[in-house]
Amino acid sequence: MKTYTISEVAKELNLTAYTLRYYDKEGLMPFVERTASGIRSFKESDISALKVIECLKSTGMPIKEIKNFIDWCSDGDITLQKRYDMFMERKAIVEAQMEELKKTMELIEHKCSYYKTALAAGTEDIHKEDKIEIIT
Amino acid sequence: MKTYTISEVAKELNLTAYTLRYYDKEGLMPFVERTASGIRSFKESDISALKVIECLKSTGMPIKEIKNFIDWCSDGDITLQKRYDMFMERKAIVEAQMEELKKTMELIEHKCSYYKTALAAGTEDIHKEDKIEIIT
DNA sequence: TCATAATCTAGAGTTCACTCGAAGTCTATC
DNA sequence: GATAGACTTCGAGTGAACTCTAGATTATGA
Repeated sequence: MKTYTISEVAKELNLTAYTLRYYDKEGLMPFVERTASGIRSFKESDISALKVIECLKSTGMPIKEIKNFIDWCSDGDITLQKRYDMFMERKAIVEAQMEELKKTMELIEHKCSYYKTALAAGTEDIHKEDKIEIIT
Repeated sequence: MKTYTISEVAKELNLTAYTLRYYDKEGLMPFVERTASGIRSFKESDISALKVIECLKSTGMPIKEIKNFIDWCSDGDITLQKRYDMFMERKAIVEAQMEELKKTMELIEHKCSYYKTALAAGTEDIHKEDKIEIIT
């Protein structure tokens, strides 16, 4: 079975080896095995697990909470409900983030057209009369 | 014209007064006026500007870059192009974030259904044979 | 009027997530 | 067997964005 070194994994996941060692130190990678001489040896399944960790991180979950999840995984079937609940909660969070991002996008697009008009007019003053103009 | 105190604005924007003072210290609020005794007095337009700042912040823009934008605003029409370019760039960034979030959502939804199945079976082992099962 | 609450500044402290340096060990190649 | 380069740990350092404290001043309500 093919295994990977820390820098190979780092490259694959667009992280640094420093970051992976930091994750390990924080307890996010208890599953990664070592060679007889102590060097980390990553399996494909470890890389998949790290992708899940990256996914959780991208939802804004702090590392300590991700560690809880990893611990639950080690605890086996007894924690299945907790893990399910956690992902359902994350789902709701991501849905909220999508809503937020949509609002952000609306404001940004508004600003884009605001500045486009201003640029065409050569001055921002074109928007100063927004409230009294009848035809814009 | 109605004005607001720092804590009223903080409440409205879901920030703390500390945070607003920090933004001020970092140069994000040069437009906010003071009373004769030095107390900040926020206008409606200041709150709108702060909402734009919050919007930029939510796209991941660091405070120092937001400050650049605020400085450009003070510099007037000469910086219109810069400001337009900046918002267009932000738009591309938000589009990328939306894509990312969609991928995140997919993985999370996959995990939700994974754990739902596992819960129904009472064990995660139900997924161990994923690759050899013909009918799932 | 006077107590309480809110404001101010300056600067120190906190948290998070890395990021790096030092010093040593392992491994692949010549 | 030597050397270069990647790996190890431990612990310190960094940067961003707050967050709070202290001490002074100002505003508000009974």
